[in-house]
Amino acid sequence: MPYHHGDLRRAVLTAAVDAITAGGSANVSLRDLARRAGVSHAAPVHHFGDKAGVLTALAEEGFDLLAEGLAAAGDDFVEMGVAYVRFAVTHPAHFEVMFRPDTHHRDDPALSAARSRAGAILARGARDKPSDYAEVAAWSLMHGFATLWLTGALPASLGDDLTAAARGVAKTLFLD
Amino acid sequence: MPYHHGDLRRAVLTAAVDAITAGGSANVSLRDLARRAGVSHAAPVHHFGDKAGVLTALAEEGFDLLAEGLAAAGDDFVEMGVAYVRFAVTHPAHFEVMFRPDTHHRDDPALSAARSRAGAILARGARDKPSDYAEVAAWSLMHGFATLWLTGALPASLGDDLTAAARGVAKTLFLD
DNA sequence: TGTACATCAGTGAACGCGCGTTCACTGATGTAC
DNA sequence: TGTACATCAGTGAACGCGCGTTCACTGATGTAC
Repeated sequence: MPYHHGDLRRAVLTAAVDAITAGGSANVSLRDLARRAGVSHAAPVHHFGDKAGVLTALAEEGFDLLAEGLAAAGDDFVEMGVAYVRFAVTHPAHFEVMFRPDTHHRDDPALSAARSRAGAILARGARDKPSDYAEVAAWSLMHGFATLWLTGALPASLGDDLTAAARGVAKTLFLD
Repeated sequence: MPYHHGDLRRAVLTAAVDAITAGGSANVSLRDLARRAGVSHAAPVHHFGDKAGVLTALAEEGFDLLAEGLAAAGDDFVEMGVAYVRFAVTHPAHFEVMFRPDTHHRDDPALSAARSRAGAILARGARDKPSDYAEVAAWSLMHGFATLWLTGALPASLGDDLTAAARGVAKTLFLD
C-alpha cells in the first residue's frame, strides 16, 4: 500500500456512491468511506474538510451529470423529461444527495453554480409551452416519477422498461 | 411525574413528528424521542418494539391522514391533487417517512392496508382520464411538486400561496 | 547532479459522545373471590 | 369491603459499538539553488 493514494478524492466519492446505493445517504459515515477507499479513517478530511464536504462534492458532481444528460436530449420536451428520469435512476446516490440539502453545505458556491447550469438547461425545455406553470409542472412530473420509481412505490403493472414508462408519463403533460 | 404516562404511544409519535420536522428522519433516535416524551429511554420499546416500529406506525398514520385529505377533496381531479400537496406540506414528517421504506418495517400488514386505502382513493381521481398513464402521471406530478416545494428547490417566483401554485400545476395535466 | 528545505498527503492514537438493545427491577392497575 | 395475585407500564444501570474530529507525527514529492 503506497503512502500516497494518487486520487483519493475520486476514490472517496466513488465510495460514497457505493455506500449510499447500498444503504441510503443516512447511513454514510466518513470512517466507512475511508475503509472502502482503503485508507486511514482521518484521510478523507484532508480533501473534503468534513463529512458534509463529501456530500456537497457529490451533489455538485450530480448536477453536472444531470446537465450533461439533459443537454444530450436536445431541445425536445419529452426527451428531456426522459433524460431527467434516466439520470435519476442511473445515478440514484447522486440524485438522493442533490435533493437533501440538510446533508450538505447548501451555500457552497461551486454547488450553486452547478445547480444553476442544470436549471438553465431545464428551463429551455419549457420555453414555448402555454402555461405559466409549464416549467415547474414538467420538473415536478419527472422528479416525482423518478422519486416514486426509485422508492419502488409505483405499481408493478408499469413494467420495467424505464424509458417507455417515463416517455408515457412525460407525454401526458399538455398531451404533446 | 406519574409512573404511568397515560398515552405514551401517542406521545412518542408526536415526539417523532417534532424531531423529524426539526432535523429530518435521519436524525431521529429512540432516546431522543423518549426524552421529548419525558420518559425513560427504554420506555418506547414497550410500545413499538424497536426504532423501526415507531417509524412504521408513523407512516401508517400518514397514509390514513392522506386518505382522509384526498377523500375530502371529492372526485374532482385537480382538487385531489391540491389535497395531496396540502397533506405533504402540512404533515412533512409523515410524508417523509411514508416514502422512506428503508427506515421502517416495510411489510407491516397495518401499513400495507393503510397504503392501499390511500391508493384506492387516488386511483378514483384518474378514472376517466384519456391516458393509460393518467394515474401514475397525476401522482408523479403532485408528488414531485410537493417534494420540491418541501426541499425549497422551487423558484421563489412561484410565490408562497401553496394552494394556488398546486392548483396551477395540477391544471397543466391534460389542460383541464 | 546533488542537496536542503518546504509543502503536501496520509497515519494512528486518542477524545468524548450518543446510540440501540437487554435486563432485572418496581410501581400501578385491574380482576377474582 | 377487603385481600391476593396477575398483568402491564415504565425504570435505570449496563453492555458494546461506531461515530466525527483533533492532533502530533511521518513518509513522499517537488522546487530552488
